[in-house]
Amino acid sequence: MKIVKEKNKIIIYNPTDFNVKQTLECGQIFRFSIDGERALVYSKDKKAEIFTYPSKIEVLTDDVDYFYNFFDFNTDYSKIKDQLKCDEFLKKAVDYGYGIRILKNDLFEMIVSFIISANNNIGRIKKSIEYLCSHFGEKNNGYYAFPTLDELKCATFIDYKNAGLGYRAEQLKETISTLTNSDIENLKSLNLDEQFKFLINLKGVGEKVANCILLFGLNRKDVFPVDTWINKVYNHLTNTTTTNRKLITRELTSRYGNLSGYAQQYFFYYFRDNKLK
DNA sequence: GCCCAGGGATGCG
DNA sequence: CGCATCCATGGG
Repeated sequence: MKIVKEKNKIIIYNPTDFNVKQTLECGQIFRFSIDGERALVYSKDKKAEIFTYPSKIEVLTDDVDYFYNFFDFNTDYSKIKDQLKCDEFLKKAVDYGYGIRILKNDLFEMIVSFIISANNNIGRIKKSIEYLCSHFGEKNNGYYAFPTLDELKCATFIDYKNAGLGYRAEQLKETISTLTNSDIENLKSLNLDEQFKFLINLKGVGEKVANCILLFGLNRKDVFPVDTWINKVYNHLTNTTTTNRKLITRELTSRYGNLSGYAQQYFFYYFRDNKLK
């Protein structure tokens, strides 16, 4: 795999460690669309258009530096996959999702998105987020940016209900009202323990959502978010029927260490895509 | 009608 | 701490 950066384009030749569909559909991002070989991806106030060809992928965007970092093109995923494939549980999952990359998405966007994600399904999460963007985000060049914190502070409880948030409306309203821009900026320089404690004190953020925010918004790969699918994965692999997510989180984080975040994504995509139990 | 979805808050022991 | 129960809502 070779990556070339041009003025308004990133070209990935022989993309052995990047697949657009896998990367977008593994549950880490909610603002995207795929239409055949063409995909649109949105992050914060930015947009990229991606074309997949037989032996190359092209990422077209006005902000090449942002999306080069966004897709984590500085990281060599072949080394990570080699390490993970030594684990007997993971081999199939890594081969199946060979082109997954963990996105470096916007922290505030991840906080809001994963509060909405709790006990929800991806289709409805996408609709709710689109509603917030189209009603509170800035419009540029025919698409809506993700709303800023200050823009969302204008949203009312009724607005969140209209966005389809259900009982998460009150939680998100409370979190938005207490958050400040400096909170969000300061979070980035804290250690893992401090980051976790701050996040879990936000309304609507429990252990799983906090770990998703850490993984996708703060680039922490040493956390293992356990949702309903990872719960199934754990019971499948260990031949158990537990629902104790704290225990599952402890055991999987301890097993995969600094590679926990990667392992989690390969497991999630493989099991969910194949509807395994 | 039931079950599920990238769970969290609350209360109880 | 661990555990049970309740919580909106749309789709299968």
